[in-house]
Amino acid sequence: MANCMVFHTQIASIMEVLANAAVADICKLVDDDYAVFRLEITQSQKENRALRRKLQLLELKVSRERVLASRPSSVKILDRYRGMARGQLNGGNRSFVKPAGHNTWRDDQPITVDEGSGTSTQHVIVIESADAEAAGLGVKQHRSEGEEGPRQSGDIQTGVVGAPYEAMEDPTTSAPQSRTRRSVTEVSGRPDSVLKSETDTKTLTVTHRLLHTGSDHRSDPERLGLGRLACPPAPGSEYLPVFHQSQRTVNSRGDGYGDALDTGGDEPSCSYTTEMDPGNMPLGLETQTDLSKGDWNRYSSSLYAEGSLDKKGEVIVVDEVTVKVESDAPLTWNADETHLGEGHSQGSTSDFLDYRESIETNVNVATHSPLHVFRDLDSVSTSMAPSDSHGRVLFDQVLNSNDRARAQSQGGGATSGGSKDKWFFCMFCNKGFSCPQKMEIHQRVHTGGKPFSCTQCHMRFAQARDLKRHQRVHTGVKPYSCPQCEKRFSRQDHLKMHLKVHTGERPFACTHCGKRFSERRYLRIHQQKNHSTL
DNA sequence: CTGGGGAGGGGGCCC
DNA sequence: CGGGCCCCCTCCCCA
Repeated sequence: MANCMVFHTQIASIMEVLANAAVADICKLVDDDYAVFRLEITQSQKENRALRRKLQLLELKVSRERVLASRPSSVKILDRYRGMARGQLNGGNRSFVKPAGHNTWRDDQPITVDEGSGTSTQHVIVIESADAEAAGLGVKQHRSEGEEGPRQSGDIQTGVVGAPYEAMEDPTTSAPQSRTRRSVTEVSGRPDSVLKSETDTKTLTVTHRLLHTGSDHRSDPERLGLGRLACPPAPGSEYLPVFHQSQRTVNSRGDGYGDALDTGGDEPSCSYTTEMDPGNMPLGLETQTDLSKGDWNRYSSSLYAEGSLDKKGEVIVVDEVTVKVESDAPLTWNADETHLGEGHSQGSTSDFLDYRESIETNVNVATHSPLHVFRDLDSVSTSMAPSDSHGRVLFDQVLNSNDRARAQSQGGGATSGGSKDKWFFCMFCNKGFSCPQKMEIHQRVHTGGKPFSCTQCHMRFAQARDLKRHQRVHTGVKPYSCPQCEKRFSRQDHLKMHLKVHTGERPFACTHCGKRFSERRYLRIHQQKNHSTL
């Protein structure tokens, strides 16, 4: 009996030792993996910080250069512009309001976007509920321009088909967010939030909008890890902080295998307990939202104020801007082309475009806004969505192109030539333009902004002319006819190409085999296929 | 059937 | 706003 007891005791002790060993092994494995993970995170953070610093330095340099070039009228213009922007918001026909709760915004920041960027959903609700009421006049006024009848709920119920956002919406959006987000939809009444016919889908739409504005990722936690695929983050915001913050919810024991809960998000150490507290997850995400907001503000500040006069110089343009903006009705095309939004929710689309145009007209202000940038990206991604990492690409463009463009600029190649002393520079590539509208249009190349939408399909275009040209696809208008044959073409350049069929002109010769082609594209294809090694 | 070339058509973008 | 160019995709023809 005694032997039996001793045997059992020994077995128990052995079991304990084995268990401890197993636990230790597991801990070691987890720790190793975690160390790798942390290392990667740290590296990414360092890279991000470095990129941010680089961006700020570049912007600082650029702004200084510009301020030196255009300092005399700068402050005045800024003030004038600011006043104008306020007028648009408060008394004008804009339905876009500055978030009241966005207390990080400053008066000297001309951005007046309520896209919810950098705010949590709750913030958006409060903001839009309050400010939309205050700006209700503007909403009604604008609606009366092109539409009749109540728009918000009406448009929601009409369920406009084919809105570019529909295809992108995530049907898995959680229900608990519905109520609040619905309120956002109904209050804000923007087109990108009023595209669906059902209540639940309304929330999805708003969720989509929020996702694309980089403000709220909670509805789709999967995006947190792969957010770049569908939701370009704010410039300067990362998903890494999400991970860190989420780690707070993990029962950690620290490097010393202690039992203390790791509350310092920067030091998520050995996590023996791999289970994540779902209830805490939103905390991490919420925090991420805040971080995102912080990054947004940081980025924004780097472009605008940050308490630096030189930074303000970045916003400052020249008198031409103000004159242009004030004299040219920025909504002309929109007012005239309200029908462009017929395929969508008209009133809201109109508002949306209206707003877009209004701020885009205010060059060097809204066009410099990361909010603006990513809202434009939003619209693009919903319609054609060509780039899953567009945000990153864009951000990289910001970082890289400035060097390149500055080199051009310093070499005299940054502008299109000419001797004008007032130029408007693209914030992405530093290319100079003689008038703000041109720069504005050009910047859509970088931002992906496509404010012109087709009523027949859902193509969107950066330029009104492109839309006009595209609409011939639907109308079948072919005004250009070949004098040699009966072929007709919708475009002159196509006719020109076609004429080579008759003339036999083959100006493009392969340098390798001498074969000649009528168009460069054939030569290129030929060379790729037959001389690809060259 | 396959691959190369020709042609049409559309979007992007600059001038 | 139009002209123009580039690029791409697609279809067709033919060797």
